[in-house]
Amino acid sequence: MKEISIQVIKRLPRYYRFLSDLESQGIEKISSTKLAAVMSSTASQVRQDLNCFGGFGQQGYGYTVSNLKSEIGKILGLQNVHPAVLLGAGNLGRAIATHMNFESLGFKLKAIFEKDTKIIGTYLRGIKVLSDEDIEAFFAENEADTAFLTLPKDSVEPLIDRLYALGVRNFWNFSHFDIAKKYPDTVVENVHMTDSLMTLCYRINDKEKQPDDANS
Amino acid sequence: MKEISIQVIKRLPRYYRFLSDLESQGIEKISSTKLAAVMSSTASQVRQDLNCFGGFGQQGYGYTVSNLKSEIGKILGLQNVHPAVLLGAGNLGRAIATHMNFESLGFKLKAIFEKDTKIIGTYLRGIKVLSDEDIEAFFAENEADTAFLTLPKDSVEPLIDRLYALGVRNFWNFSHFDIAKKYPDTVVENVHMTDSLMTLCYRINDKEKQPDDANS
DNA sequence: TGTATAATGTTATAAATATAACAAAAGAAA
DNA sequence: TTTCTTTTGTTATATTTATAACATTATACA
Repeated sequence: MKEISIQVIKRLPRYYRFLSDLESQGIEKISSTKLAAVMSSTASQVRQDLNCFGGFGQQGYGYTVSNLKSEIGKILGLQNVHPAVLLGAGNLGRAIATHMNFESLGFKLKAIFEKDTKIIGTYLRGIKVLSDEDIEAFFAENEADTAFLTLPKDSVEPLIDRLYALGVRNFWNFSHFDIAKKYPDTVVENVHMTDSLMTLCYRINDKEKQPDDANS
Repeated sequence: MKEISIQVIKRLPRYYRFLSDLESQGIEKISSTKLAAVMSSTASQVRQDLNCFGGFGQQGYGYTVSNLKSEIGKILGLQNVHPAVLLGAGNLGRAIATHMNFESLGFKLKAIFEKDTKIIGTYLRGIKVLSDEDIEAFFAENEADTAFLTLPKDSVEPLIDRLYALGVRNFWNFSHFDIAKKYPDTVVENVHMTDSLMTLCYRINDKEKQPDDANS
């Protein structure tokens, strides 16, 4: 069994989203060519990506939207219910807690921890925000394999140490602390907004430098 | 002048962050080998990346941290002041508005627009939240080339149309609407949190499937 | 029932990216 | 001053990734 490249994996959520759109539009079948068009990709790449996991289409017909969506969902493991805790109930933490539909993304939010006493005790999505100090008490009676970290870099390392000691190995990390370097046996997905904004800045300048590349 | 690949560009913010850390630790010089270690990269890649833009090091010595940081800052264009508007002052918009240090990232937040009348009129970082309806009035007296979109997908398309009509060409987009497909002459940097979380889900499952790859 | 068409699955090629190798240059020490 | 060490800048190679080509298979229609 050949290793699936990270580039393919990162495209799977986009396939899944587009297929969800198509499904809600009532479209029943789709060809690799049309799927490539919505993905801004090529038919070849679509077929190669999908065939990493199996032959989901039918020659001469194409792919059944609902079936392909469901298969990609299975590949991503969205039917899972990874119990997770959220560290940080500031604006970002609250945005994550209220907006993300964890149940359809393979996770279940079990607890929220926060340092700020003004926020502790409030409710988010029916979950009471607990104090940072209660983490160990929570894990004594509950399980969680995943943590979502929406905290500034400086305060995050001791918390990661504690979570790691409690068995948490999966991290959705919005901080700049390099978890994977300290704990190589973890799975870490980073969301670095400042990096993203710097990249935007570069690309704006780059475009302005080459104002007219229609004829390149 | 050869085209710089997007992979190189996406590494620049990380170099910049690590160099900032080194600088604040009082470290004055760094070799490509050591920089590669903190980047979890290779010395070859570090040198090739940097040499896309010029020879910033000295043979036999290495790179001067402050100089290299400053050069990468210039490459990224962080000294710019792109005037920007924020669309959406929900939890995510507030998180962005309060946490991001736009001034050191090449942007200047000029205005915030929101639909929810309960939020309109409140202040974020000293900026009064205005109504969506006031966008055109604002642009009549102010300029902005960039928009940060922290809104759900369904409400975003008409707003993008209006912003595009007003001359906005750069988008930091947290929604799932595909701006670049509709307006190919824009620069769009997407932050797709649900995609990121799905990727995490896949990688957790993948790791659990292959529990022991220490001997691979 | 047979043939034409459409579109996949798969193999082969091209392009892009990362790694390795090495020569050149600067600084340190003898 | 000369040599040795360090480490860059750059060229060459290997690997990975994306694209293109093609043979196969299912469906639709005559």
